[in-house]
Amino acid sequence: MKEITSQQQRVLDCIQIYLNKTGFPPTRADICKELGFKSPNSAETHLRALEKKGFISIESGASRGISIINNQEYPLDDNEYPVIGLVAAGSPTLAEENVERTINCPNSFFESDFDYFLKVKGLSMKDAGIMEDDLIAVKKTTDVKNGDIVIARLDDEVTVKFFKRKSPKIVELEPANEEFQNIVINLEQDELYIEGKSVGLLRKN
Amino acid sequence: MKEITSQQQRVLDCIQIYLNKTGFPPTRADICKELGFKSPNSAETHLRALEKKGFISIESGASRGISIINNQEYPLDDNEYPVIGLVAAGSPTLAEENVERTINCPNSFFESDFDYFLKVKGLSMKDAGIMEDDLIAVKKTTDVKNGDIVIARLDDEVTVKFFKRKSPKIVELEPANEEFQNIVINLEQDELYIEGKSVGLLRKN
DNA sequence: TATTATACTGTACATATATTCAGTATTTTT
DNA sequence: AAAAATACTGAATATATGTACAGTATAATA
Repeated sequence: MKEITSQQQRVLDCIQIYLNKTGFPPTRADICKELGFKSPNSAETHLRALEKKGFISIESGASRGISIINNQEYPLDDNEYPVIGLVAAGSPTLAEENVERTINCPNSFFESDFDYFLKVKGLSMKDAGIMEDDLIAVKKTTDVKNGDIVIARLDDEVTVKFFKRKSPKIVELEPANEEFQNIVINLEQDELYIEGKSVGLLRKN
Repeated sequence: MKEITSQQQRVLDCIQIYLNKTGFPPTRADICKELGFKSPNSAETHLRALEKKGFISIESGASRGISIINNQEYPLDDNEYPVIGLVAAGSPTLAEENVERTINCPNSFFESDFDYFLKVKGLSMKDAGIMEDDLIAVKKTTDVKNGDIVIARLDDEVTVKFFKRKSPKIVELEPANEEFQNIVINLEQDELYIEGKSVGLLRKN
């Protein structure tokens, strides 16, 4: 993070104050009005400087498309856990575009610590009491035991299943719904990536 | 605060998710894109309805001038919520002897506020994803609708079931497990006391 | 010393956006 | 049975807004 000038700080403060007051970011004209500039380009150049230095991001073309970048060591507050949608193709990473929202939750809420909430799609685990749109508290780990509910990635497909090791080379992913089939994986042929395991569940209704 | 319709809820959620993702509110067109509407006026009318009902405010003429109104009197505070065991005989009161322990949890953790956690015994609601030892977040109220999951007391027996009003005098308590029978209650003969309803669920594993 | 960054004014314009009007249809309320 | 609310499509438009271009001036940097 480069150094900020006093004028740029004023502009940054102005954005934050405007956000707190209205709930949405200011336009160039709003900033000019607040800080006494007479040309929208004054605000524009400051915004570009702030963007270049990493204090804000600007969505090109969008009106009021300014957002202040939370510049902390750890992007997610101790107690703010991201909720990630279970997308059929692609991994549930913590990339911004996958984070639907965050939930404030004590760190020690479940037996084990955890990393994020995964929003469940489908009913393949319904007999284990995991329903559509439930939020699974996921601990990122590859250390899983037989019977654990794991979040696994197979060919870019992410799935939640019981983990069963049949032999050193054979793993079965077992659903909890008789309408679904076991997935048998030969580790020598297929690639299996364990994202993590379930340490809890949250449902809002 | 008036009642919100399901579509209006979708629009409200859409605004919140967009805000979390981008840092600024959506345009009418953004909402249409997210929810599949084909006319910006679809978003407009929903926004006006949400404004009229007090869920959002709209700054006239301003682009993206939407802000979600924090309609909660009480601050976002943590609280120690008691965990109460579901004892076969006797009511789940907040009497000390029934409190197994407490759980620290933000007040606004579930959609609605709630009063205590109820620890579930048995599998009568398993097809609704409620398993043994799950913790149901219970809001104490007698205002329950058809389809709500209610905590009901019948002859000193406490049970968790779906609530179905069949007629002004007949209520059915419906399990979510084919091995269990519906409980039919004639309100003129039997006494039914509704302790509250489920507003969420918590599982630790 | 030349270059770059900072810090502005002022004008102009394409387009992003809110908003109105005209319809259609269904459901809910009065 | 009439009125109001809900839930949309589709087109049109005034204006709100981002952004580029043309300048001026000073301070910091290479």
